[in-house]
Amino acid sequence: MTNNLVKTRFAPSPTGIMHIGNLRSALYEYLIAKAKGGAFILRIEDTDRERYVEGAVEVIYRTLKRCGLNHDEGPDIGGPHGPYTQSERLPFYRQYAEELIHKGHAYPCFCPSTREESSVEDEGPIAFGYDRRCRNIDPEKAKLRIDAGESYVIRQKMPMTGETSFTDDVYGTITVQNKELEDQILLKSDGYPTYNFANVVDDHLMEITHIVRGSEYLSSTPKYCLLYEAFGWPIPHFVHLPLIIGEDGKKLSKRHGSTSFDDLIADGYLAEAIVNMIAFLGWAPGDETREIFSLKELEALFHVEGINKAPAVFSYDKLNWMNEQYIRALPFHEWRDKIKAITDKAFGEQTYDLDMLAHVLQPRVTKLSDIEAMISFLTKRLPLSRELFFNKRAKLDAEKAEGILTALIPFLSKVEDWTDTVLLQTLEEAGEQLELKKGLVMGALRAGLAAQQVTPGGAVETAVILGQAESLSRLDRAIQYLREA
RNA sequence: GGCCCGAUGGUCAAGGGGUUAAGACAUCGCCCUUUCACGGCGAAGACACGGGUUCGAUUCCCGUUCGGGUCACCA
Repeated sequence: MTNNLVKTRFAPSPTGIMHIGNLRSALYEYLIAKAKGGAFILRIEDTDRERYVEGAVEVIYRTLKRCGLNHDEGPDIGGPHGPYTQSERLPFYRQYAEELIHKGHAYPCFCPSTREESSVEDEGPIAFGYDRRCRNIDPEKAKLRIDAGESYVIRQKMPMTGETSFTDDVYGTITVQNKELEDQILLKSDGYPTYNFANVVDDHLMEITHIVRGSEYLSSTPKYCLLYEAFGWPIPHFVHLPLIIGEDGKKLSKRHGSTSFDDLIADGYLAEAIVNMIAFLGWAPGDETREIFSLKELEALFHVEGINKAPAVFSYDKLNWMNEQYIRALPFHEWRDKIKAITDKAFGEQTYDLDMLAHVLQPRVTKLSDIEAMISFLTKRLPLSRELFFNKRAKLDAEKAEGILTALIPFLSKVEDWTDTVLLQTLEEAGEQLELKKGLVMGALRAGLAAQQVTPGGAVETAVILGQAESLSRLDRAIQYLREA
């Protein structure tokens, strides 16, 4: 902390999943740094060897990149404080843990990890957690046991009296009684540090000025402060973020639906929409009422004061709306490319008018994943279903619609040139000759189109897509089905 | 259960001692449209409760209730 540059870090553990909550932490960390022209660094916290997941680090890189959260230092690009992967920093942690022992703020502990139960007998000074049995162990004896190869951990020696308080940039000043704090483990018996310890050491060494993380860490922060004090290090800013919860008020989990970035992408959401969405979960710009912002705009807008304290419910409804906003605002060629990727797969050799399809789809799609179902009627030919011959607006019932369609077919089959003008003219003539109102003719047609797609959910709207919008000339495909139906 | 944190419509939220308490999503209605959408306009809907402080509390303080977090050799 040799200067006043803001420096934040995203410190995920490589689990293979980028949870929405993690992503939001990364976003806010990025934003807090960039809003002040600071640096954002990436550090991989892989100190749990049992949880190692192959390829998990790639998920992190890929997600950050896709969201535009580019880091200034990290395992992949290096930096002045590397290495940036904790499993490669083991000597640091041991060195600092031993320094703490020498300073009297930590001690080796030989108690087996399975012995927690015995502390329930409440003989010790505290009635919870570890009973501090090894707290005053003789250093000489300890050294002997360590040299003999006995398994041990290093624990932090918490003060027995007094209180510790710190000021969080979001939650304000928080105070806890020191007797509430457990003598937590700093270095595990396998030589790896615990999260709590590695975090403090690395954040200091990497000169992090603002520790931004979820509020689930709020209650362990006093232990961090004690660690900083024991080392004689300056205490950084703490910025705890409100949790993201599900619609039932419970922690967001699988049963709420998609909760990871990859899930959301697979669901058809745009990365930009996801970023915009989570930016507004627990934060608001203040007097500004607009809600659609690019990452660049957010960088200029973001401020810690706007962060809320209460947990925020993740709303898929709102995400849907945001996604629609982003889809509609997409430059046409970009949108068409997305459609092409999907139709190529769905249609294979079949010909279709890509521009038309993209054009008609753009104002109608909520999620990319909806598209396949929306256009599937183009390749599937399903039998007409009488239930679908119903149109409230045109006062049609199944009986009537079927009659009109049947009457219409001779007219349509004469059409050679499928252009807007010709088609509309044909329908108009047919309407006149059959003495039907225009609305009824179109209504029946629509019902007919709808009948091509009998899959549940959105059948009608999908069928109508090709039949409507500006390019009526492309009705041909659908109407050919009708002619034969 | 102990400790910590929180509470403005169903959801995200602005605001803050005196306001008709913004806006967005969702919902409903109307308009536009040959239909579905898009779009436009509008409606309904909130300061958890009880005590203080104050001329005046949704806003400040205390309590209650409710909600969340945390109590690992996980992060």
